[in-house]
Amino acid sequence: MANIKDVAKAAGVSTSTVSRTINNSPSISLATKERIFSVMKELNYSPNMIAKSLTNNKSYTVTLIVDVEDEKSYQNPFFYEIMHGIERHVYRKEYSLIVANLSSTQKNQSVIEWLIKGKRTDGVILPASILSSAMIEILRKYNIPFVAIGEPVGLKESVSWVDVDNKKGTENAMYYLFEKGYRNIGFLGLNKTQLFSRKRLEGYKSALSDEQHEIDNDFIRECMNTKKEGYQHMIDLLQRDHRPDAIICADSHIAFGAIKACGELHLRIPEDIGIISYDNSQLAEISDPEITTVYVDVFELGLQSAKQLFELIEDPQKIDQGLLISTSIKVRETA
Amino acid sequence: MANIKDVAKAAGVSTSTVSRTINNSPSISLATKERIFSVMKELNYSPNMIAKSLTNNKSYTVTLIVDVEDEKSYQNPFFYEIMHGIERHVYRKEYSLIVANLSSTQKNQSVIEWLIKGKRTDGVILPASILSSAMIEILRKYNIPFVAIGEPVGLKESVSWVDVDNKKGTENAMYYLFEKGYRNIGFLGLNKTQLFSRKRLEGYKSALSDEQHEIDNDFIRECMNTKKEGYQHMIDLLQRDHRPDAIICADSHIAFGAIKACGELHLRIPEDIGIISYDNSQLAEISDPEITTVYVDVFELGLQSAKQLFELIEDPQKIDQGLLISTSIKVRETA
DNA sequence: TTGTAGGCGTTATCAT
DNA sequence: ATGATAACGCCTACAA
Repeated sequence: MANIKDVAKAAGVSTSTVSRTINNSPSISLATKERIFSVMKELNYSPNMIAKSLTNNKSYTVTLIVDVEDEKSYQNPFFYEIMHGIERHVYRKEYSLIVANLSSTQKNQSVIEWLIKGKRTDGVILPASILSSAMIEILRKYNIPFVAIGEPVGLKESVSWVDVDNKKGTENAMYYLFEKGYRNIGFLGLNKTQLFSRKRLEGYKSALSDEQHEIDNDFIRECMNTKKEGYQHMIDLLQRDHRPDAIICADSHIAFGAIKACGELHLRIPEDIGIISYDNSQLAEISDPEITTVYVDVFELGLQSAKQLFELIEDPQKIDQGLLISTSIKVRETA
Repeated sequence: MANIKDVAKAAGVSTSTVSRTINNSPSISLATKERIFSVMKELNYSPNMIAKSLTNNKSYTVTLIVDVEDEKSYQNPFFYEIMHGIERHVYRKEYSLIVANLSSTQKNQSVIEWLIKGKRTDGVILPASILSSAMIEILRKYNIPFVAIGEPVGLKESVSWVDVDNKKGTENAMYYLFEKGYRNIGFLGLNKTQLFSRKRLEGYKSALSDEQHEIDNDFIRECMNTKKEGYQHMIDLLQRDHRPDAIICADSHIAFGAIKACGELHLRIPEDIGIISYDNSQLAEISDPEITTVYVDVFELGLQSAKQLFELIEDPQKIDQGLLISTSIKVRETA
């Protein structure tokens, strides 16, 4: 394959001139520039990124770390779309995207360290769940910019992150339900160990107090993201004297269980009971009735994380920031 | 960061000696070898892969091409796991994995060509659906080994590929149903334009003739992978005089529709009607009853594709081959 | 506006 | 068993 020397020779100029036209330096006459471009086309020349990397000390590569062991994590069903969003921005920047699993260890070090030390990556996007202080220390030590997907919690350091606005999302769901006439709304699926879940609960509570409703703690149920637990709690809730007329489910699996419970108790959806869950379109659309959800634009989430990363790469002085992606209500059949 | 020269200096040897110990050449005395290793540890040295790439003319990188526009493709729900399998093998080889979307074009060329010409990749894994002759021509022209996910169809060239053994999978599902006492089995979800679908039908037919059953063409239904169409065809099938007592669904969405139809006609599953679909565990497990499926080990699919790719990378003379991954029956509640 | 030359970090060849 | 040196393809002072 042709290299810069071949082009230079064929165009009758020096390699510097070719290099300059490639990187469109202003000080090249139009004539030579055009000649060089035509020669490049003729020889089917493309700059060798590896050589470029070596001189510029950049890899032109960005890494997305995934944590496959954590398959139950809330982000997982969205993962593919997040990656898609990241991918879009990364290739626009003419970088390429490396994907690596956290646990793909090489000789006792984390992949991240391996990639960094081998100069294979200029920046990292990684789930907040794995962003320990130790991890941050490594990243900082080698001066590698990074962005977390999800708001990190319990960290002394300030870092860049992107997350879904879970609080607002739930508030909006609540307002939507109020608007539709529902008055006694419950919250199913609290998981205190997860920030996003607590945020959703916050939104639930703040919407209630905004609307001057009292908070009935029995309407707030902690449960796992499973159909089974959703079903059990729903049955229990519906058999109370004072039963809810609408439910916000933290997850679509829970919503499936809730719908089943309603069916068994002969309650019509959405007439007797309204249900809104968080988005997993595949599940929401196959459900019968189809589930109305808080829609999360995960593609955008990925895209924004990549944008933030490049801002950091291009300006290392740039200060870290957090960004919340807003949600919308995707109306289907359950509310 | 320390480089090979620093190590050499600190160890009192030449860079060649250091290079040799890194690549464990046999002709290095144990003493120096040990000294060098300890110095490397001390200086926190790691070889710069970019420099290594430049000299060796290898990128130590492999690319997975995804076709995001083709979201409805049968492979898509599996994509994450395929990637996981690929990732595992790639990092074992101490390569890194680039992911790129087919349509991430750079200046009128495909990403693939862009990556190749920039010397960013040593091999490519890509869905058979995008493996056109033009694509192959490019890959061959630059001598880049590649492996298709899915058996390519209508290609003159012989290529390496890995696919699921759809025919055998369906045969096994049929034998399982026979064993359970089902006798009149239908096939829902044929899509003549897709090889995998035709293969599944082949398996259906071959199992029938093996067991000396006649093929009733009305038991074979062409339909889209949607709940709605699955429902309609199932209703229609069940209202015939001679109705099936079991159904193989080409997809879980179809199975959802079929289950709904059974419910409406008050047929019990699995007593009156048995159902087996192809695996999408998320859907299969959330269904009520849970769907018995043909389980496809997509992780293995990815792993094998990566293995094949590396065989090609390591031995360019290696001849192309096709590989079929076998399936198993995941018994749940519908059969 | 263009050319010359040295350097980026490694490996391979040829010596010793 | 080890060392010196050129080469990989590009970029960037510095010079002209």
